[in-house]
Amino acid sequence: MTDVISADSCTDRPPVSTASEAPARPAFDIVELLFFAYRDFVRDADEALIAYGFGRAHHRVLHFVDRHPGLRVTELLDILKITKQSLGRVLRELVDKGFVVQREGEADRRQRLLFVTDRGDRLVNELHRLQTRRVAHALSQCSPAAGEAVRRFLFEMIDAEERPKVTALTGSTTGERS
Amino acid sequence: MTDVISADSCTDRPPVSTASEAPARPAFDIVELLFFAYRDFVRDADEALIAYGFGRAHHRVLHFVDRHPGLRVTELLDILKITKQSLGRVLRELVDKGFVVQREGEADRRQRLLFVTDRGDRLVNELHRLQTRRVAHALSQCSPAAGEAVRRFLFEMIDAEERPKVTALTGSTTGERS
DNA sequence: AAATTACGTCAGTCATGTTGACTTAATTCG
DNA sequence: CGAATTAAGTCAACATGACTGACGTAATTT
Repeated sequence: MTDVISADSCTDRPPVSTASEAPARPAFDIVELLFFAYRDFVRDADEALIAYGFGRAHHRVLHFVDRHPGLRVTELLDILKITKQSLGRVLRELVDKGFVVQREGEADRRQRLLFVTDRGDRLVNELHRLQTRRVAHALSQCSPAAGEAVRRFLFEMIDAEERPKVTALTGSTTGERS
Repeated sequence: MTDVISADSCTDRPPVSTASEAPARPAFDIVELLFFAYRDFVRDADEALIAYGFGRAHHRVLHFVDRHPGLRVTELLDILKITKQSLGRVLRELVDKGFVVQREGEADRRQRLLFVTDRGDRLVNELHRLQTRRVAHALSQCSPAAGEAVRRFLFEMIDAEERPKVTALTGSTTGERS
């Protein structure tokens, strides 16, 4: 609403990067900006989730199950980097309230493949709209090429050994089985 | 250690942005990348903090007090967006263990201005080194102009009404009093 | 047949956040 | 000057989301 003109608050920033290649100084304020950006970024969804009795953890599960239908529990644990017990609680709540369903794997009947229900899909879309709106605004204030730069930067911020997994996840929406 | 060549895992990413201006699709994977990037970004410091019996909350306090010596408690609360009670606990621990000191304000003796001790400075530098290393690596994989794009993007991700405050914080290291 | 895997669950703990109520001391305002 | 406000601290109770450790069960692999 109030983001029509935000030029004055971002043009008067000090020219921090004086040298062309030196990565010592620039990293300093990016660390801080990352904190502020993430702080506000997650708050959008957090507030919307209260109405459903859910928290951030539920959102993350919903998001990844929505984007990767048929996700296995083990895969989800590896994505979220949390313990089985932590996931167990939020997953049970999501299933109990009808936002996620579990189906037995066809090839391997031990697996409980995860899918969002219609209700789950509606919620995840609502949350997603909030977050993409913020990202879209931020991108709109940057150069057209900035989107790719940001994507590349964030990707390289990820642990080296995790990057191939992320590529596999974001690369294929269908979700391959091992 | 293993980040010498990570080219293959980041060049084979799909060209998501086909249109030049449409911000609908690109935002999608940035949301996800932001999660992964932040997940790994904070883990660096989190693991180092265990040895001191501290957590992420202590790190945030240390960071902002270090960068803005003489910070008032009220200002810190507004930066962190947490309650007085939450801050109280971590601040007391930091003071008890000798990482932060509080000095009475000269102009206003109700204020308890915050400063890091030498010990606090050493810890914050250690943590900072971990985080800037990651950021510097990520920047090194991007074009020289990407740093400014990333900074701009992150800044615009912050709530509009918070941006002036962030500008004031990152702009002046000295920390002005009201 | 034994070992491993996928998943679930019980029980206890910890870190970090929250509300609400209240105190103390210092400053500001009428 | 006296009242109201502000800065900071504190007690208590509670919620969330994470953790460890120990087990159980069914299905698959070896």
